[in-house]
Amino acid sequence: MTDTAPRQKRPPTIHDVAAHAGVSRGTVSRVLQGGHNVSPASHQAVDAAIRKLGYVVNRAARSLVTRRAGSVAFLLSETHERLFQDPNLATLLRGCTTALAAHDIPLVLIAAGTEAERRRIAPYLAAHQVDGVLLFTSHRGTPMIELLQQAELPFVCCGKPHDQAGAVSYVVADDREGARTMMRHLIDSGRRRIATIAGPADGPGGLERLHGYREMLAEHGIRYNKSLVATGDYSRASGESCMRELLARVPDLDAVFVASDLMAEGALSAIERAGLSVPGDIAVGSFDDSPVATATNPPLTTMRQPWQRISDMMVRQLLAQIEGDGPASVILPTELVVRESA
Amino acid sequence: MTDTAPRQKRPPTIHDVAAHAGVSRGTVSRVLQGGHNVSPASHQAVDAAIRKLGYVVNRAARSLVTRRAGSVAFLLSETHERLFQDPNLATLLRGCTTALAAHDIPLVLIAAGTEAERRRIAPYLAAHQVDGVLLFTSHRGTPMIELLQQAELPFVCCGKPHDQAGAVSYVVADDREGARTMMRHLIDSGRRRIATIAGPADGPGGLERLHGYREMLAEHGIRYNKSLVATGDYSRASGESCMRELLARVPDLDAVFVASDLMAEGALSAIERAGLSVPGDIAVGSFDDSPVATATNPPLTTMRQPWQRISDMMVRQLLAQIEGDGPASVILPTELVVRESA
DNA sequence: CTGAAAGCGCTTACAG
DNA sequence: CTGAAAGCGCTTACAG
Repeated sequence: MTDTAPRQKRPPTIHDVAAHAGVSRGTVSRVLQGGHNVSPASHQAVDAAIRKLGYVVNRAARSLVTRRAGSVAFLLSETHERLFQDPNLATLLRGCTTALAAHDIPLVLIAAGTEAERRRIAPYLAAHQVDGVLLFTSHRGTPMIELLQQAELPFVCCGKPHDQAGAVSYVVADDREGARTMMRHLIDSGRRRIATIAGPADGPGGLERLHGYREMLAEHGIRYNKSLVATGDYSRASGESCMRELLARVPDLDAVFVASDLMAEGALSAIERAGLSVPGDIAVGSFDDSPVATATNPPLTTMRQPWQRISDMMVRQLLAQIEGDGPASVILPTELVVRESA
Repeated sequence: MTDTAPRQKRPPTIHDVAAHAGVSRGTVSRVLQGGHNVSPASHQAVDAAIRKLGYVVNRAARSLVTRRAGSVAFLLSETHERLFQDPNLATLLRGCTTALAAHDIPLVLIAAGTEAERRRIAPYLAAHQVDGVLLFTSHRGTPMIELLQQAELPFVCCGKPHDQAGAVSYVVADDREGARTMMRHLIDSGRRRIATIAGPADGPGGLERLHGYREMLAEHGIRYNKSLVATGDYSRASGESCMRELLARVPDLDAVFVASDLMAEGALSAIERAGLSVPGDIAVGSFDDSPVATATNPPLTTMRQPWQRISDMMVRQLLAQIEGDGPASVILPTELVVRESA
């Protein structure tokens, strides 16, 4: 067992490539930067040398001179429970990793769920150890935002942050329009006593989806009834208890618009337990089109969130800001996916 | 809008700290490395200067000379579906991030779910852009392992990899002993026609938990009955269908050992749908003690996986290997958590 | 289009 | 215990 074993065969450097290609190191570097101001012949020679030697740029060396970390952070400003429950977060994480990989930019995961963690990462961020930050917003997101602004670090939120001073970049699905679309679908199929299980008001999409619900009711001359509204926390369990509550309050409701698939799964259970059928007695429309949507019985009619596009846009916006662009907000449409529950 | 805005106020360097403290840069560096061979007076002066200036080490510069990336990768060698479904993966990811943060080591997330992705990251890994890798193993893990071995990059697996040539570091929960404990609990409470819903044979813990099930049956003189065994894929839906199948085959079974909480949640639905009660008619014991375990009705009696310890040990093993240690395997005990389902 | 050279911010023998 | 100095592997004006 050789301890502290030194790596013998040092990886090739730009110097080796230059020697192999018969050019200067400057020229190799220029090829690495995109090949501007390089003759085709030199370009080819360098490319060949790179391939031959299996050269990979040393990021630390590059980073030192460019003053760019060359990486981007994904801030987990969520508690563990939330992290576990939210299938969308996993999807987003995956999507961002992939989108960044296309630009050859590593994604650094940073935990910022507790106050202690936030204190710890503040200097890291302030020192620009990453070039930018992807932020999964929530009610807990706000303290992070201030920190990032002070650090003058580019960032983009997933979801619109609340009570935010100044212009902040974010990417969201069109929650209100999505809610309206689902409500239209429910109303068009003849439902009139439509309940809703909303998400927390300070959470992503919570208020907007509720607004969409109320707007559509109003536009169809259906009176808004407070008893038909319950608020969950996006968990399956909360969906189930909310549904039970709604059923107790308004036994003859004929539809429910649920703000997430996970809660809808819970609602389905409560409805079944009450001896009612879906969609026969009650139509269930939900939001997300996460993998659970097809695992339930019956499969869920739901609004598809464009997660792929959301990740892509978040990454694109962030990279643009790193290049000097100002903040921007992007709103992406959702899509009605009709299955069997409504 | 200043584009490509240069950061004006450059962050302080070791040079500034040295000037402030009235010592040489070498001495500052020594303090940064732990303060060996530094007089208490110098040490204090440097500490004060660091605090005063808000100095944070430039990792790129350090990395360039130490020839260490200073970061560690978490390889997501999973498909998206799997990633979404597995609450344990999120827990593990969180745990590893936190454990590494204590050592001031950033965790880089790398997607290696597809063949294309694996091809892409191979040079990155071979060039040692990270110092080591945390690997969430599965049947798909094997190609990654070979790649890592060729790159001579330290790595540790979560779960014991299958068909692996050579010594490989891994950390696992004691799946077999955990299964035995749960089975003992079921048998001690008088159950005799005990079914099981196993995980995939090539997945983490799949076979081991099934072995534990069979062993315990044998040790209590209960005959093994193939009809009492079903194999799911760790998803809620598969748990439900497996349970339905088992009930159809052996209507009078009086207990079921399910290899994950998520599948147990599905099993619970199937049992309820069959008009049977838990634990009255059928006792349900599961595995994980993930957040779902307390969200079901009734709450699950389950084997707690020591995720916190698993993450900690994975990180510890990896850091030791980076320092030159040889590979090692760690097996951690699970713990029976009795709730209401058994 | 190209090369020579300076410099990014650290660490680490080497002398003392 | 400490300082001066070399060097890690790149990029980027600067001349030509």
